[in-house]
Amino acid sequence: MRIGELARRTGVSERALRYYEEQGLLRPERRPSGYRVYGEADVAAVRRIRVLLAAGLNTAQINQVLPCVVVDDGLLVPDCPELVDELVKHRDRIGAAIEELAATQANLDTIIAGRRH
DNA sequence: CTTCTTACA
DNA sequence: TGTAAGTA
Repeated sequence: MRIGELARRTGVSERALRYYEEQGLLRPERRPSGYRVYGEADVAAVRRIRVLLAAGLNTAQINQVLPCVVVDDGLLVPDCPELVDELVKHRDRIGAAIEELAATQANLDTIIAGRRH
């Protein structure tokens, strides 16, 4: 199938699909016309990419994770031990970011509480 | 009509 | 990311 059909079937824009390829997430074949040709497997791949993107991973991280993940009953399951390691690190980074934002919010609260009525 | 690349908001 | 432009 060509990019238009993949876009319709996944709900992902053609723009994003080309971007995923640029990031090495997808490797569609090329027809002599230059048109990209995707396989049935790419439909599933795009869905996996979306799930990982929603989990906050960037394309570089997804590149490492994608080959080590499998779909089971619509649930994404880690398949390699080193992957779980990466995910835990990512989770910790998110935790750190949350703490920093909380601190920033506390500072804002202090300023707001001090306003004149 | 569909896709492609490049470039800009 | 969306979109416009000029093609194939």
